[in-house]
Amino acid sequence: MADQRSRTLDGTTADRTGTSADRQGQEGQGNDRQGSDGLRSDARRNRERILAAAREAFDAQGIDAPLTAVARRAGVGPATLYRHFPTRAALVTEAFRQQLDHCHQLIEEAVTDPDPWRGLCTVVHTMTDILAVHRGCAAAFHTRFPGAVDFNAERDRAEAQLAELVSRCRQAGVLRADFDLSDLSLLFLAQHGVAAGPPEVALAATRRLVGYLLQGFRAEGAPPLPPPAPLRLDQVHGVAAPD
Amino acid sequence: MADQRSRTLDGTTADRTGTSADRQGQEGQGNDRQGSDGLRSDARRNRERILAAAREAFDAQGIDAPLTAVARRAGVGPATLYRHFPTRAALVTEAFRQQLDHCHQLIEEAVTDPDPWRGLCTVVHTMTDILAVHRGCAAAFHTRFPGAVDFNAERDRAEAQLAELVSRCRQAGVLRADFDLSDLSLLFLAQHGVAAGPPEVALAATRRLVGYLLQGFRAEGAPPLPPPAPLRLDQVHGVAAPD
DNA sequence: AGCGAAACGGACGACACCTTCCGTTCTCGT
DNA sequence: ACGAGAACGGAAGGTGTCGTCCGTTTCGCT
Repeated sequence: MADQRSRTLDGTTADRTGTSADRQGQEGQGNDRQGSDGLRSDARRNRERILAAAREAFDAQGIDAPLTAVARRAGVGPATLYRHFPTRAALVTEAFRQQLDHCHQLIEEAVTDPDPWRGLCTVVHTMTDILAVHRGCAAAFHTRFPGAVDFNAERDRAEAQLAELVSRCRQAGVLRADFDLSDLSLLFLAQHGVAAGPPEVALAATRRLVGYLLQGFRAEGAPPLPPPAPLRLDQVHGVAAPD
Repeated sequence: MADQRSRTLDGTTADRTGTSADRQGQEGQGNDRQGSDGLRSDARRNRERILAAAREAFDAQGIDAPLTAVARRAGVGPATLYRHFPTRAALVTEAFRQQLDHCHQLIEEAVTDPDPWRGLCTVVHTMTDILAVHRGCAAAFHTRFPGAVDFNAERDRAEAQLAELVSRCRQAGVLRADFDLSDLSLLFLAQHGVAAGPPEVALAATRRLVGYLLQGFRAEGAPPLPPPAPLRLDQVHGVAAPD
């Protein structure tokens, strides 16, 4: 990547509206005049306000909430919002990066759990609880943005780790033989369908549904019924892609 | 097997275009000169064209497809569409009345099945298949329109019949003891979440999910895990109600 | 054929949201 | 304190959908 100085604003994202990786890293070279992230104090304050407002608005009104409303809620003008986040995808991604990072961390931990089934259950329960309560986060989770390469990369990584976890579960014999990795995606999508109501309802519905499904995934009773052919993962991706 | 009663329904439903069919208050003059539905031939033709176009558009673009697009697809002007269907709800309701009637008929038959479990499975499988393929129909199914009294009444009736069926299943001991009627709604909502993709994918995902869930509903293995408290039905209704 | 009324559809105003322009305000290093 | 320029936000242009008005066309009865 070329030099990413916040030089030309029309170049927009040049001032790193994106990645989370560099916190106190290497950007001190050229100008450390302002904060460690190279933003002026008022800019940084507005950025946080916008993100908080976006979380509220997206959770309340869905991921399609008008950006004007987000800006108003944040107490900034529309232009400021667009300056920080040139696209809706950028805003959504950043707004829920914390929760999504949390999810990824969960997966990271679960994959090292000596009891793979416990690890899997923990991941699923925790993640679905989060998704149930934060509608916007759920939308971000289920939406695959064409441009956001790093975001998608994280997703793929998480998926690979889940695959590893599932594989270990199957080896341990706790998952039914015909379980497929895509069944996990199925679970998350199903949860999404069940979580359309107000948060409390969404949470209750989610927990009951997940209870049924995790039960169904177990080898234990592994009774007759074989569900039809599993989906391919790429079929289940990006089902709610914008545009 | 099913007699073809549903065929007669699409003809009988054309009595009223909607709740506010009174334009000029010129009723009561008893002019039944035109067809039995009181519509002129071109009006009836356009009405059918609009309904067909609506089904296509709603299935393809979702229930929020612009009405202008529906009108264009039908080859009529926007005014004609609004004249026949004053609100979006009226159009959606009429467009999918046939499929919804089919669903109701299915339930009607299943409730008399001597084997209640088979009846329940048939209903669930058939309905979810329909909902998977017809996105607009699914939206109509999951949306509770404030004004459409008759439509909601049918829904309630179907629900009561399903309750009866479930009750018989539980008495027969084929449903786990802690099964709740709302779990059926849960299933339909979950299916909705899984069916966002293209039809083939939606169908495959639906069938697999329903396989898992019906399996989970059975008393047979009825293994340890008790899902959390069930939802109240009214909580699960109208989750996607339009403004 | 002719007439009255029903039905049609192009066009229009209203509205919400998106996105950018540009003059103004504020920050930060000197 | 001061100046350069980064950042701000009001306002305006653009787009798409809604819902309706009104002159024109088509139907069906006599």
